Amino acid sequence: MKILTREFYSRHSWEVARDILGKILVHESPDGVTSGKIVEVEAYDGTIDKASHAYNNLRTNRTEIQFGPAGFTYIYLIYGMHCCFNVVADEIEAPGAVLIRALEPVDGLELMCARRGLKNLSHKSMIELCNGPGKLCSAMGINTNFYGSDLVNGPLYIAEDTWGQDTIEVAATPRIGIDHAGEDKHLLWRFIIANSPYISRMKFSKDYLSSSTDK
DNA sequence: GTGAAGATTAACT
DNA sequence: GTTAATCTTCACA
Repeated sequence: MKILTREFYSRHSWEVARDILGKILVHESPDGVTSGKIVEVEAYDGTIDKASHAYNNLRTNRTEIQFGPAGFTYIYLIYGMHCCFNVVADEIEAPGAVLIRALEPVDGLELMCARRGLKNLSHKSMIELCNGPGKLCSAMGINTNFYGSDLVNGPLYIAEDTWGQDTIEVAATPRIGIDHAGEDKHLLWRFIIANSPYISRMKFSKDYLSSSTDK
């Protein structure tokens, strides 16, 4: 396992989003280690993207971290009850972020279940453990206290599995839950591993299938 | 200071 | 398919 470098994150958010598919998100917490393969992400670019919290370079207390160096976490509370976990992308002064929307659980399944308040680990519950941005934060033990933590040096990090190099089929689709973003809601900035059962929304047009890429 | 909306989820009908 | 839960953030006064 090789931890992703600052350079990996210091690119346009949609490049980081596309390339982060198939990587492993790891949290080494006092309660134990949990990890999962990233199977669904979305890119946000504050300079041009109406769906971004930092649209029009809007610099507030909340978005401040996006204007710093890449590879740090951007985390916020949504609907008063769920956390969303993002990775800061792009260069300093260029606000970009990648929302991690779903994981395929890899390690620490029992701990994930406990954090999610699930009793038994059926096949169904395994799929539903991390198939949504709020769910994966809960399962991984991520909360707003992790805002601004460094993914290059920390108990929370993303690594590349240097072992088996599977080929993954990537699809680029419109993003979820951003109808307020005007014409930018049509941008194909949601990237998924097309044949994964662990993504949050299974339905997507075959038109969105792009070429297979190496992990 | 006030108010409206939200990158969601689970539990309903 | 519809709706409640729940509270931070941001725009505006």
